[in-house]
Parts: sequence; structure tokens; C-alpha cells
Amino acid sequence: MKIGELGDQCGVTAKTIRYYESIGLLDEPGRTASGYRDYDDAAAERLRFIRDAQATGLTLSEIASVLELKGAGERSCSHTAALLEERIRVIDAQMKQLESARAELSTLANRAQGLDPAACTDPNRCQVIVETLDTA
Amino acid sequence: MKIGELGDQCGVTAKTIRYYESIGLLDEPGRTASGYRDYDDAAAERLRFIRDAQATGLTLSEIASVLELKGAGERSCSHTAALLEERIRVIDAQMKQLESARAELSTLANRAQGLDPAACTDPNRCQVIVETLDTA
DNA sequence: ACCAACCTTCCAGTCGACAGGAATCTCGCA
DNA sequence: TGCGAGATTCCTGTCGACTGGAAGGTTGGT
Repeated sequence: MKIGELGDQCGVTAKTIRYYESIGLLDEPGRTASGYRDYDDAAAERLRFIRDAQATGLTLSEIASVLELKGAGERSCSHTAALLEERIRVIDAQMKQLESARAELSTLANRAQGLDPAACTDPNRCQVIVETLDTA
Repeated sequence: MKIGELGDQCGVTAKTIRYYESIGLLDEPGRTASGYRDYDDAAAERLRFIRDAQATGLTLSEIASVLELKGAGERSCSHTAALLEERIRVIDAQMKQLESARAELSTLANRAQGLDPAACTDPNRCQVIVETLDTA
């Protein structure tokens, strides 16, 4: 299977596949007589796995570490489980941040409605933002 | 006031201040006889505003646009209000994404507990991730 | 006189995940 | 035989917000 075909099958571009190879995430495939990359079904499976794992929010280097352990014959699920739990922790932290940012922003947006634009004279700040933060 | 002093006052590094100047976010300050940047209180106020605005999630270029309009004598709060509302929309979208990612991850993590590590043989994938996605 | 701590400019690098493009080959088809 | 699609390598650029470092000038204190 040639690179474009593999890409179509897995929903990625040929560029992306070459990039994955360049960072060691995909093995170098065999080549045809004319030098084209020639993939087998295992490569497609691996690539599909990469995309699935990426969809869960794992980074490419985390995915590489999972695949590396698998390749080394590691049988435990604990590494993957640890990565997933770490991701959950990160997500929880992000959600907290977003919640507080959202709350602050809606205070600001509401405040913007009630402000007198004529009072908006300082060229170095904006009362919508400054005054609310001062009173927060 | 010299650059380091300004930085200490506002909680940023001298590097950052020079960077802000380089992208046009801070005006070029006056210079001492020996060529050192020399800041006044207005610069400190502006820098503090930048950090406040940044804390609300606005990007530096959005902050620049607010300050630019202020500088041009724009009296309306509508530009700022529009930016804030856009930020809220982005945050809502991010939170939705995070929620669904979190839900998926905790399914995966739970699943990982119950799996038989001995079944983990395929070097190209990890049953923790693959099997759950297949059944999702 | 000397040293450390500051300041200056300028250039490069970081992180993550690719995308763009040039120059050149190769394949399949009419 | 010619064309266009798709393949190759190699290098650069993108986004955002900085950070690091080299090579030098300045300031303040002992």
C-alpha cells in the first residue's frame, strides 16, 4: 500500500505520515523498486491506533511511549492507565481554570453593559477590565 | 525607572518587556544618557493592565487592539465587550470538549482495571485504548 | 581599580503537530 | 508519447509568548 492510500484509509495526509516516521512514531516501511514507501496492514493498524489515542488527548510522545513498551513486550496495562489518569488530572485542572476564567469574563461582560462610555478616557487601560478586577 | 525595576513592579522579566515593545504592545520609552530604557508610571500602569487583561484570557494581539482603540480616542466599550463575549464562547466550546474527553478517559481508565494483561500482545496497539473505542 | 549586577542589541531556539513548496521521479492511462 | 496525479527529499514557515545566550557597555559599592 502506498503512502497516499494509507493516508486515505486512516484519515491523515501523506505529509503527516512522513512526519510520524521522522519522529520515530512509525517505523520505516519497506520500499518498492522505485523507492516508494510500501505499507502493510500492520502499519495501518498502528496508524489508526495513533489517531485513536490522539483523540483521547494523549500527545504523540506519550503515544510513542505506550507503543514502545508494547513493542518491548511489556504486558502490563499500568503504564497506559497511569497516562490516562494523568490526563484526567490535567483535564480537571484545565476545567477549573476555564470555569473561573468564564466566571470572571461574564462579570466583565455584564459590567460592560452598565458602564458610561464617556468615562473611558485613559489611553492605557479600559475600565471594563480594570475596574472589575480592582473590585474582584 | 529602569527596565528591571519596572519588571519587578509588574511581575514580568525585562526580556518580556522588550518583547512587548518589539511587537508594538508597549511604546518605546525614553532613554537615559547611557541608553538605558527609562519608564514612567504610565508605562507601569499600561503594563499592569496588559497582565490583567492577559489573565482574563485575551491574547496579546487582542489586548493590543483594545489599547489601540483607547489610544485612538475610542470611547465605546463595545469592542472590549465583543472580545470578552467571543472569549466566553471559545471557553464554552473548550469546556464541552474537555468534558467529553474526560468522560471517555474515565471509561478507559476503568476498563484498564478489569483487563487481563496477558491478552496484551499486539505490539501495534493497546487493548485499553482500542477495545474501548471500538465499543464506544 | 575592580567586581557583580545591571543594561544594551541581535540572533536563535523552544513547544507541538504539522503544512507549504521546490525540484525531481514514477506510474497508469489514452 | 505525453499528461496529470502522486511519489520522493529537503528546507522553511506557522502559531503564541516568550526564553537563552553571546558580546559588549554602565553603574554602584568596597
